Amino acid sequence: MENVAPAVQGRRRAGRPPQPVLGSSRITKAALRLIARDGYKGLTMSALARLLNVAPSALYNHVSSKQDVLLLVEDHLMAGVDISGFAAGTWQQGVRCWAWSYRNVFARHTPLIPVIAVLPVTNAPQTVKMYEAVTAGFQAAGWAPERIIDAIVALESFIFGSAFDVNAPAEIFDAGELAADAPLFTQAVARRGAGTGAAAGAAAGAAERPVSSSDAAFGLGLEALIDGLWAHRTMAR
Amino acid sequence: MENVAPAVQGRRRAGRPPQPVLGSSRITKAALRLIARDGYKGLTMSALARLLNVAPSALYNHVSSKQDVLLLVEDHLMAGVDISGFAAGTWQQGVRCWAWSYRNVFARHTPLIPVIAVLPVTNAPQTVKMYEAVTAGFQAAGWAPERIIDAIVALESFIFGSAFDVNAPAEIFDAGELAADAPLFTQAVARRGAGTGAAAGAAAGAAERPVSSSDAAFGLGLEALIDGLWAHRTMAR
DNA sequence: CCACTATATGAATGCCATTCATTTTAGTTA
DNA sequence: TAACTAAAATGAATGGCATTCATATAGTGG
Repeated sequence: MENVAPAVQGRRRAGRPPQPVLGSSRITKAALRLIARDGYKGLTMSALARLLNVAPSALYNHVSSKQDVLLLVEDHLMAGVDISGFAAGTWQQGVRCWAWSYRNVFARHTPLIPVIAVLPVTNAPQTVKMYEAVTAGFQAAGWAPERIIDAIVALESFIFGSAFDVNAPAEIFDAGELAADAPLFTQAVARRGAGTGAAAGAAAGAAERPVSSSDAAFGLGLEALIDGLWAHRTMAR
Repeated sequence: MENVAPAVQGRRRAGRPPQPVLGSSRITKAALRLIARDGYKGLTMSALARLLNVAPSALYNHVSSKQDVLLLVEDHLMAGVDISGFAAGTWQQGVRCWAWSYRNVFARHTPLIPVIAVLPVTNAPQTVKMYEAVTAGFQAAGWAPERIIDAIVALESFIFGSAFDVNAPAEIFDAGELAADAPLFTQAVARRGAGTGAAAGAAAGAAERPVSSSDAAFGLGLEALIDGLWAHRTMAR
């Protein structure tokens, strides 16, 4: 028979290959490369298969749906969230460090947020690891155990919402023809960030001048949340 | 010729109809009915056309894309956000009332959030009207004009993130087999909300016992944000 | 009255996730 | 070692999706 040896870069024969071609790790990395190159609209099962030099249907031996792929990506990204501040400094510094890095990571991956926010953390080891470190930081700071999760959820909600805001265009608050009906709002938009000085923390928790509107809003809200939550850390509900 | 009069409920002939069949308002209402019945996965251009007794392509004479339909829906919903608290009470009461209703409205419409958070408010009159009322409330309370928008964006980010949380299943923090690796986190999840009493505001701003975990987290975060932001209302950045 | 524009139909297009029958190979067990 | 089972690939469907285009008809402004 012909076709005894496969062509160098040619099509694979059908059937289980001698060496494994796919696997969760390879799928995750390919998905990340695809997202980096083409964004989330470019992340299709066909494109993923093409990049892995595989038929689309082969992916379904390793993931049960595209949602599964998103889960893999999400958990991989969680490892990039900085939890080191909880061990190193005060609770406030730990939260600042964690929240800025968390937002910055997912600002480039907002399509994952509707998935993360609603899917159980089961089988997401990096995610669980992150929550464990954050919980430890809260406990060490003397938080009442029954309020820790609520506080984390509140911070996370703010972080997720803020990640969307990073991708908003500069003119998002341009009322256009409706400006005449909203004079106060239009004026406030025009004067946004006119002041100087620095109260908002930057990426590593240092006090720097925010470089963008979304940074300013995030810094303001985060400092407000840190102060406000701290005041409630032991009060009864 | 036959077919002089159209059948009672039969197919319309091709060509412009004597009376207008579609229009932004009718499309918006049909979309809302569809969402209420089948959720956002049921909101397809085909289903919309079917409900309106029209061919799918006819919709494109009134909207330029499905995103346009989502915009129409979004702006319609904004009218349901309660801004009356800003005129009636203190700034704190106004924000509470607004934030709870805003979250409650969009908790049932989370697929809109990625759209809202990123699309300009131009041609969204209800949305602009809402922002105008909120801005007025901030100004009346003595906020520095250059910080108002940042504060609103911070609150809105928290609201959007919290809207997702409403739809999270109860077992979202169940670590499953990973529980052994995250003892502190697992314990905190188990003890979540074990306390009693009430500090969190409920829907209308009254101090009631939160009925769900997401209500508790939202109440805690909102009160923290209100306190923390108020402290920063005039400080220089 | 005539050209133009608005608005409908219906048929196509191309992309997408997913499924299924089939094939080949890797382990596991007798 | 032979036989059986499970894993993992191919390639050809399937059905749904948003969107486009050619065509037909009706109101409107010159």
